[in-house]
Parts: sequence; C-alpha cells; structure tokens
Amino acid sequence: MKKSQKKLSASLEALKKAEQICDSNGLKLTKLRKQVLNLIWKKSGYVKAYDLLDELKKVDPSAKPPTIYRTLDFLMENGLIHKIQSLNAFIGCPHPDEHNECYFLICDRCQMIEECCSKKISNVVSSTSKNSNFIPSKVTFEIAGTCQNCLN
Amino acid sequence: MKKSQKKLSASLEALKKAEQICDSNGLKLTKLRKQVLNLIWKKSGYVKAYDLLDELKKVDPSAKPPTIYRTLDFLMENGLIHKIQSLNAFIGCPHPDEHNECYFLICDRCQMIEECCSKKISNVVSSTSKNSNFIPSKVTFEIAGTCQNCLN
DNA sequence: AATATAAATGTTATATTATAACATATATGT
DNA sequence: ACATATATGTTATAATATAACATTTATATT
Repeated sequence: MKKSQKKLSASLEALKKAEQICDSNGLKLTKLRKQVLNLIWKKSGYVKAYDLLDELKKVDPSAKPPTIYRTLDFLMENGLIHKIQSLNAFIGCPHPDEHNECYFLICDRCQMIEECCSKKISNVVSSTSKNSNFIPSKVTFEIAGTCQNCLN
Repeated sequence: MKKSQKKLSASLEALKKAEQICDSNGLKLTKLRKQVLNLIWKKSGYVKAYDLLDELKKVDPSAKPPTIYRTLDFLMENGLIHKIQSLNAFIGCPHPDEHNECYFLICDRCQMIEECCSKKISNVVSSTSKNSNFIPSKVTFEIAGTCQNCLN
C-alpha cells in the first residue's frame, strides 16, 4: 500500500470516527469542521494554525484567524485533535473514541509525532498527584527527541 | 516566618545557587541576568515574559522584548528557570543544581506551580521511549488542576 | 409554517508571544 | 594593545491568539 493511500485511509477513518462521535453526542460536524479536520489529517505530521488557515483559504478565501481557532477549539474540546503545547501545533487524534492519558513522541528531525497511551502514565499522574493533594484535570506530556526512522 | 520573608529567602537562595552554577561552569551571571532572575523569584507563581519586561522597565526603561527573551533563554539553557509550555510562562527552578526529569503541578485557580521530581517519571519516559525506539531529549510534563490550598 | 432561540460563522480589530537582523558595548585571551 | 568572542542595545516585524460584535443557519416551540 502506498503512503498516499495510507494517509487517505487514515483521514477517512478519522472522519468516520468523528462523525460517529458527533452523532452520538449531539454535536454538529459542520462542513467547515470537516474541512479543517481533513486538512489536519492530510498533513503527515503536525500542523500550525496559520498554515491550516492558508490551506483553508484555498477553498474558502474568506477564512480568517477566528475561523481556524474556533474550529480548532471545537475539535480539541471533543477530543478529535490535540494541541502540542511545546510546538504551538495541532495533530489529529487517532483514537478519539477512547479517552486515555496520552503522551506524544515528537521527532525534532522529521515532523512526525507518535501519540501513545499507557496505563503507566495515568498511574504516575494519579499517584504523584495524590502525593501533593492535587486534583489533576489536564495533562500535557510531550517528549521531544529523535524517532526510529531518523536514527538510521 | 512571614510569607514575604519566605519569598525573600527563596529568591536569595536561588540567586546564590545561580552564582555557584555559573561560576563553576564559566558562565556569566551578569547584572541583567541577575535582575531578571530576581524578578522571576519575586513573583509567587509563574511569570509572563511581557509582565517581566514591564517590571524590568521600571529599573531599566530601555529594556525591550529581546532583552527579556535573550535573558530567559540564557536562564533556561542553564536550568535556572523553566518554561511552562501550556501557559507560555516562566518559573524559577528551585533545584538548578540537580538535573532530574521533573513535572509541574499547575493550579488553575491560584497561579501556584509546584515543581516535582520523581524517579517514576524518568522511568516511564525511558521505558516508553524504548518501546518506540525513540531517543528522548526534552520532556514536557505539566499537570493542570486544583491545588491543595484552593480545594479548601 | 411562523416565530423564538440557540449555535455557528463572518468580520474587524487588536492583543499576546516571540524572533530576525544589525549596531554597539563589554569582557577575555593573546 | 589588539583581536576575538560574548553580551547588550535597537529597530522592525513575524507568529500566535482572542475580544467584540454582526450575520447567518439550525433547532425547537407554538
């Protein structure tokens, strides 16, 4: 299977899941939101908001910063994408139907980001939070470095 | 001991450590760098770059964004402060002499941030990285939520 | 269907965060 | 004393993000 096909199916898969999630939660996956989610999935790695805006402008010249940021907010609120805080960038979530504590492996050389889930993370978060009598609500866990591919 | 005294001593302590570290590493803790580090420690929680700039301007009216950002870069590179990625904010490091994998407990209600170190974190990072054949270089681990004080 | 209400999008303006590029000053080594 | 490196000063602008208000579209109710 070619890479373009792989990307295509990941994108379609993501759209399908997004539709399911929105359907079952009474959320509206509007044309704009679909377009933006699609643009995010078209990129192989992460996307910056203004790059996304430029892409969107190609099909909707009236798009402006709030167009993108509002849509990104919606997609984030509903777990369909994530913000990578250390890069001010965004990436599609491959498993929006599960809500685990996740972390990101971010390659400094290529723009690939691997999203991983691990019980270990949630365990560390809850145990360390308990130690400090802290009630956690949002976890940001990003590991930058060099990925497998780029090591060769 | 009053809170202001506690803050003062933490600030003095931090300055002392910074001087030691710079001394033993051939780094120059210049007047500007000291001033900025001091301003960071004066605040009880985290600081934003432009707030810091406003403070600095009070004693050095010619200060400009690069003044602050360059100084913050120096302080970060040498482990004297940390950037909180999820807030675009900065905070002094209470133990710049040790270099552990740390995480931050960030209270949404007050502006307090607790920096914690835990072997568990480094273990999770190294084990999960190994699973993905990933060589980690920089870890961002921030947990937002509600702190002990604000729960009452 | 007509109307009220809520949700989404459009639009203008501006706030916030950060860096590039080049000039000058200060410290350091020879 | 001079060359070199490091730090700071300065101007300009890039990159990221949101506030505030207008308009449109969807939804619920009568």
